[in-house]
Amino acid sequence: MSSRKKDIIDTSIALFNQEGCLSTSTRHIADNMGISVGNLYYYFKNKEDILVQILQEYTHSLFESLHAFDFANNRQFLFKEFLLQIQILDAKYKFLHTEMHSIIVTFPQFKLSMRSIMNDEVNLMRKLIVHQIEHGYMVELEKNEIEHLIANARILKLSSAGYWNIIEDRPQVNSQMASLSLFYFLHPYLTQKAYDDESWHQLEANLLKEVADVKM
Amino acid sequence: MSSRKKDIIDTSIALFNQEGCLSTSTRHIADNMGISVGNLYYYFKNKEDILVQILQEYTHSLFESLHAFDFANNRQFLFKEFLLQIQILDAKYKFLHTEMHSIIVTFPQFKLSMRSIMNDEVNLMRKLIVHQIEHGYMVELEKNEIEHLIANARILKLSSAGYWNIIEDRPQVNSQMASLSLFYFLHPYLTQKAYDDESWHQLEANLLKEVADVKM
Amino acid sequence: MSSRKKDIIDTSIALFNQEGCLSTSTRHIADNMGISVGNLYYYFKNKEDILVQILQEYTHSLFESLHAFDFANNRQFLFKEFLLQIQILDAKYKFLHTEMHSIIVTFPQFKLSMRSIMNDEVNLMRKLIVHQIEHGYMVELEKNEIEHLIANARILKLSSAGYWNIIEDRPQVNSQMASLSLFYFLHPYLTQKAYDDESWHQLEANLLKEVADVKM
Amino acid sequence: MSSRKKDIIDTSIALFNQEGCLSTSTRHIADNMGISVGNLYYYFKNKEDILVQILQEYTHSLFESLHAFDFANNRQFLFKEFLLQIQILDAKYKFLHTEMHSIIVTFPQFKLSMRSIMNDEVNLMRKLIVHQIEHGYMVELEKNEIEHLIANARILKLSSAGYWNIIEDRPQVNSQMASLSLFYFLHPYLTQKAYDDESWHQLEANLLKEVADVKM
DNA sequence: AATGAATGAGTTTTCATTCAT
DNA sequence: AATGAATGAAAACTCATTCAT
Repeated sequence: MSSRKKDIIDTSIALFNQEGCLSTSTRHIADNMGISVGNLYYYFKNKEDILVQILQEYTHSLFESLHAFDFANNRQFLFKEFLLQIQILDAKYKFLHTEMHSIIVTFPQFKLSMRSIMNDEVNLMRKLIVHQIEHGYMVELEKNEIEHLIANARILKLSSAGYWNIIEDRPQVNSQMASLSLFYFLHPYLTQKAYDDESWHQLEANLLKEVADVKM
Repeated sequence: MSSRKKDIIDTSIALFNQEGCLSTSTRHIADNMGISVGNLYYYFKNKEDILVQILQEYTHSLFESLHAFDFANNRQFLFKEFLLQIQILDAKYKFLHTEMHSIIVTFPQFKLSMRSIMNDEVNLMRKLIVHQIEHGYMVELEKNEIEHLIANARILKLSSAGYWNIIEDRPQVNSQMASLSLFYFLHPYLTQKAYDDESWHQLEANLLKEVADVKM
Repeated sequence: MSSRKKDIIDTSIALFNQEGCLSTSTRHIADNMGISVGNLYYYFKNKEDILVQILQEYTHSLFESLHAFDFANNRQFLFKEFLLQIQILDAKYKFLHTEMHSIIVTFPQFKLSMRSIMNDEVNLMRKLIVHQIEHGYMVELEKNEIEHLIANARILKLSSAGYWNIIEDRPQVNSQMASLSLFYFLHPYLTQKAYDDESWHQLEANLLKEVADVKM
Repeated sequence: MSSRKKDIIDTSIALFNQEGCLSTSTRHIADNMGISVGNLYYYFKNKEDILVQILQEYTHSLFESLHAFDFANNRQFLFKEFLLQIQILDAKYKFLHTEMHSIIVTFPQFKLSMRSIMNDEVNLMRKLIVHQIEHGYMVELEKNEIEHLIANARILKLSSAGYWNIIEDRPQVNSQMASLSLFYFLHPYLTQKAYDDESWHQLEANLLKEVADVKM
């Protein structure tokens, strides 16, 4: 990908997160980069095209970072790493989640892309959960329960930040609050073996400390 | 409220749910009702005004139905009722949740109304949870845990339907799936006394049956 | 005239002066009076009709107050009285002068009414000037000079207030400044006999005192 | 400035003068030029922007032509030149004066620009008057009298044309009548030395002749 | 590759006026 | 006399997209 094209994507992501995807005009993006609108349309055939390619980038990053887990040869407690990886991505592509429904209505093509990506994510999460159950880090769950656990986990990871931002305007705290919410959500599904793993306690301690620091 | 005004609100809700709030123009609403745009603006001073009044209606319905619980004189297991009530409302005002972030960026006044309503909702949910713990239907929880439980419950009740709609296009099932998700989410926090309450099993049975029926 | 009709005219004048004639909608007038728009249109066939009737009222007041002068049997210095009378009227119907051109373009019928009234005014002023020259209060002037003196006097009396309002936002002072401007404008045309008349000095003294009072 | 932008300004001035600034819509301007409204908004961010830039152009022209006077090294009778320069400009930007008050109510930003320009103009006129008194072309005047002379001169130069246009529909004559009004207004303030200057008589003769020519 | 002028269809909003009651 | 709901035409403004250069 040409660096100009990459720049457009990065600027778009930044502006979409700040001011909303639907409220950000193509002219606004171009102005922000100091290039012409025409040039933007040289690289992308329309605004939806930018969105679709952002989505592709998101997917790519997601699976790149998660494939590293190598479930087959790994017997470890993987949740901490998993949560961390995901949190970074979701923060970067925030608007994809918070504005998803508005975007879908406006750009019909986008829905299909989104759906296929979400199915991949679900499969990956299922694999992780099954793996963690097998190795005794999570409690036994029925098939049904697993599916809804995945659904809930996915929703929470996407929407928590948005929720806390409406409750109160504290960007720094809210990001941590969102992580803590997810953390507490998983609690009941973990076994004693998971609690004994030091990485889990580390994560909790860090999150609580950060929230406390900012609140002071 | 005049019936014309009520009609405008109802039509707006329907169109906002179907085609998105931001994609639905005031002209679209008026055309759909067979009235002139000018007439619409006779009842509402602008589009945001429609939204704010929808929000008020939503709040009113929410608290009307929930105040019936009468926590002080009630020792019963209330979750089933609570979930049912909420589910109906959230289905009707779906767009308020799925498009919330896009709406907030476009209509700044709306954010303030939304925030105040959410705080009221949070307080009510806290009251319910504390009540259910006191009467032995929920497990003991620390203050921190309660706050995040509320956050997670609220997010899930708002976003579940949206999630399932992206996974698959089955409007009828998805509404039930969303309820099931919330149902499973609450599982770990309930005591044996709650499970023993027949209303809980009824709810689960109904939901599973409905999903199964449609899926066939 | 019915009192309701009179009320509409009075309210319109007040609002037109405060917020501009073109910026004041018929609904705004009706709301301000607590009556319905329909009722307003019962008394006036359209907005222009209100304007034309305001103009008639203005003319009526103007000639009512000026006919009292009785030029034929009066040998006195009349300028002071004349200026005072006119100043009161022009303050009340301010918008008629400051917005005249915009109104004329928007309401073509209005221009004709305005023209005929202005001709009447010009005739009256000519009569006054000729009278004052005859009785030695004003210097001798050629026909041409009289016509332009009238023109200038009329323009200044109409536009002075507007000028001072743009220079600085001091409503109370500006009204006096406008009168002073007119006062100084007339200076060179007055004879010693006029200066000797005490009413003239009184007027100057009053105006200067009022300006000084407010400025402190 | 791009020629398209200049065209928009020129067309706007022409239409504003002919049909009134408030009665001329942006679409009307665009149609008149054979361009799209969107294109107009490419050059100006809104209608007020057009107005403000017209005002800037007016100011620029005004001071460009008046700075040529070079008061410091000039001992001449400057009124004739001054009046001529100003007359040309005021004719071109007529609507700025005749519709000023309506415009100010509608475009609040415009008032501030207008005020600052008027203050500059007043300063320039004060300089001119003081200069002419010093060199014996005008009679001695007190500070107060000078300020009101400026006010009156400014008002008359702006509003005379409007006045005569209401009295009678003779565009060509009216422009001259307006100049004559101003001419006669200044009469009493000029010294014999000024009258002896041939340029003054020339001006009067020309104006009278032009009026007479057209009237025949 | 890049520009930036231009378009057209759309949006929200305003308002004088009408009219059934 | 009076209401107030309803209209239609117009206003200002936006924006994704195109295209000659």
